[in-house]
Amino acid sequence: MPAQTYTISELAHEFGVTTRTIRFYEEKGLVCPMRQGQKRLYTPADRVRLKLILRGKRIGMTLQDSVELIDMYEPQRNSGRQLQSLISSVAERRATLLQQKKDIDDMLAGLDEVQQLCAQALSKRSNKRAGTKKK
Amino acid sequence: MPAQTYTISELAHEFGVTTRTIRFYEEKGLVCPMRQGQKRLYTPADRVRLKLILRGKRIGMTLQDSVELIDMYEPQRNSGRQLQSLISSVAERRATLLQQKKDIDDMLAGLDEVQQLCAQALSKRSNKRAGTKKK
DNA sequence: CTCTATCTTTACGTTTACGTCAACGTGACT
DNA sequence: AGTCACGTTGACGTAAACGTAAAGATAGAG
Repeated sequence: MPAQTYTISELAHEFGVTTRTIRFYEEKGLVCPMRQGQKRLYTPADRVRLKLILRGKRIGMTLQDSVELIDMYEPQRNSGRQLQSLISSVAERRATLLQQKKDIDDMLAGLDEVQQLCAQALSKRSNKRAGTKKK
Repeated sequence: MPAQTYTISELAHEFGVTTRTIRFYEEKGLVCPMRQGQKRLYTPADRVRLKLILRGKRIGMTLQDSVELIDMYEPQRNSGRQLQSLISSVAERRATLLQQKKDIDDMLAGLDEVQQLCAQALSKRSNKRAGTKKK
């Protein structure tokens, strides 16, 4: 038995999701916690899986996508897998991640511009209030 | 009338979505193309809006989120808006974008590791085939 | 004028990712 | 024994983002 375990509500609270969400992930086979009686007990490994799934969600991956990505890290499960297909999967994922990263950078640049405009509008306003003359 | 216009299927093809998707966006008020008779005609501005919406989708934003983000760039529409609320919206968006960027970087790092392992596995294999002795 | 391609509206269906009860079990207090 | 707090299993509901099929308008080619 693992030294540390978590209850479902502990994890739910830590990750800011509902217990329903975590049970739903179990229905979908994304995690399979131990049982103590009928209660679920999560190991640190389960916790990490959850964390990775939620990380995937944050950038818009489906739960299925997250699982596939996580499974790439598991050496033992990879034994049954074609090395070549794994390699190409990695390449694909990397490509979409890079695209996403570019999208994000573009958006951040856009936000910078908006912020500039806001700052200008604010300074003009305060100039008005203070009766300062603009250049 | 704008110099250049696009039909719905032109845009659908360019962006790799169906015409249904574009009409759905119109139902939701995300775009409102002109009409020539009853057929839709899209201006370059409409095209940009679509492009930005799809960019948002790629990083997991909802359509509503995309619209709100796009509206930040529109100076005229901002006239009716509270400057302070716009500023805080910008700050929020930036925060989640940075989080997403970090998530992506973490995943990319993970993929790098996987790729390393793959490369090792491959080289060992080719050593076997060639009868090369390993160090 | 017919045919074909491309558009239109209307409407119901589908997938994903949960929310929201309801009804019940279980251990710990008091 | 009663009553919380927390857990459990169904089962139905829902919002978002389209898919898909039906039925008709319209314009150009032959």
